Amino acid sequence: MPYRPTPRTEARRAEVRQRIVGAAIDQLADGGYASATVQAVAARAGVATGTVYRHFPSKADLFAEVFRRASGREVDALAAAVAPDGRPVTERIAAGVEAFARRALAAPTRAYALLAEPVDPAVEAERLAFRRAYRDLFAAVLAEGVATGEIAPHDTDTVAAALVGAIGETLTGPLGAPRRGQEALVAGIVSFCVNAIPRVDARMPVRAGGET
Amino acid sequence: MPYRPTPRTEARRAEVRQRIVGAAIDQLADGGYASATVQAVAARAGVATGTVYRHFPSKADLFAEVFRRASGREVDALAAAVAPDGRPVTERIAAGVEAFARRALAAPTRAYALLAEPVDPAVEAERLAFRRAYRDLFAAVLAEGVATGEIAPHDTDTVAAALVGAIGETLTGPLGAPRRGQEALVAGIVSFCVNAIPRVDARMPVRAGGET
DNA sequence: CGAAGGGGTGAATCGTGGTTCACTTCTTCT
DNA sequence: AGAAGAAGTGAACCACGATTCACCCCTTCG
Repeated sequence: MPYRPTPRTEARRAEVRQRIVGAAIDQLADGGYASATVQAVAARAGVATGTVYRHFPSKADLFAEVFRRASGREVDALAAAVAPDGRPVTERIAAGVEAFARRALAAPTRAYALLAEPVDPAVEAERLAFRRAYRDLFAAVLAEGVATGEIAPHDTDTVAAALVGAIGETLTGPLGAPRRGQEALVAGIVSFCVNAIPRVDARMPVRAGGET
Repeated sequence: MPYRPTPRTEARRAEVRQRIVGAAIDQLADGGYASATVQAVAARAGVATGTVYRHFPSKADLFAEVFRRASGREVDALAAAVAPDGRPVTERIAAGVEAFARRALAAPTRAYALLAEPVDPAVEAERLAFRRAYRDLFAAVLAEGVATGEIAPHDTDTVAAALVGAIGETLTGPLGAPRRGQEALVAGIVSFCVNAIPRVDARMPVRAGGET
């Protein structure tokens, strides 16, 4: 039994894997998914194309992990922004929305890739998961607010999804091109979202359905 | 000068062109953009693949027109739903949102293709135009409401975009798969949107920016 | 009728980029 | 040292689907 991977070798291997994922993330941030060929990623990581396939069964698998990683960061950031710490839920959601928007505007290409750029169908699933995670975070805060009576009862999942969509849409327009009036845009998005949260006094014209 | 196209021949030609576009739209509705190869469209239209290229310089051009056409119908439907006819603007917007949602749920695959499916970058521009058209319709109604004092002043473009995003997001989740509680979903979306419209009495925490 | 084109055809071509694999290089362990 | 096997290499391969083009048929009009 002449050769068996040692911790040292395994670490080296893991390091290469990381480098590939990192290169892919950078490539995404730089030129979007369209530019992220296996060749480009490999070159960027300083390895041969074949090496990529030593670490990932396919391009789709690589990018599934890339999306998972990149969006994980975003989700964490949002989670931190809305974390319960005594603030009223409305304020926490406002902070979350603002964090979401600012991060996206700070890295437009990546945000576009994460939110809206055409990708491989297999990768699309990861994007879905990402949006769902966002929605769930908002939904949890909303549910909390309903429970404490801070806001009116409503279908928290739908509202949370709508918030995510609203933010995404208002962002993906500006993302590709201008960068004008960012502050105003952020303020607009935040006030829209805050305003959209059902107030306890609001008389919503509900006609069917309701709680989740 | 032995041969020159006559109206009769031109009509025949135009008819073939229509058939191709129609076939492409149907293909989109059936299997989404992913299934819409030039071969498939040609076969469906009952012409040879080469014929497609007699009428369109490229696949992208064909589908640009297809998207324009298909989304044109949607936009028209929305325009009709929000048309000024004495109803309060809030009600008109509610009708528009409902029409949007119902149409999408009635033809899920087409709606997904129009709203969110990964497509050729060249076609993506058409989708953008589509969303913008939607946004503009909502924005116009909102502006009208602001003018008449029915609703509070706000950044109508951002709010309109947010509405479109909210509807799209809440819809594209359910689109691919289930069809459960459609009525509840529609009701949820509508009430979210109605609720999100700035009321005259609302004290929005605006911090910057404002009117368009 | 027959020449002059235009429209239609569909098999072959081509470009792109993901994936493979025979080979080289590096580690480990006796 | 040298055998056994893992990791890395990158040029070649391949699948897929858009696009082309040499050829056929049909319409128009002298």
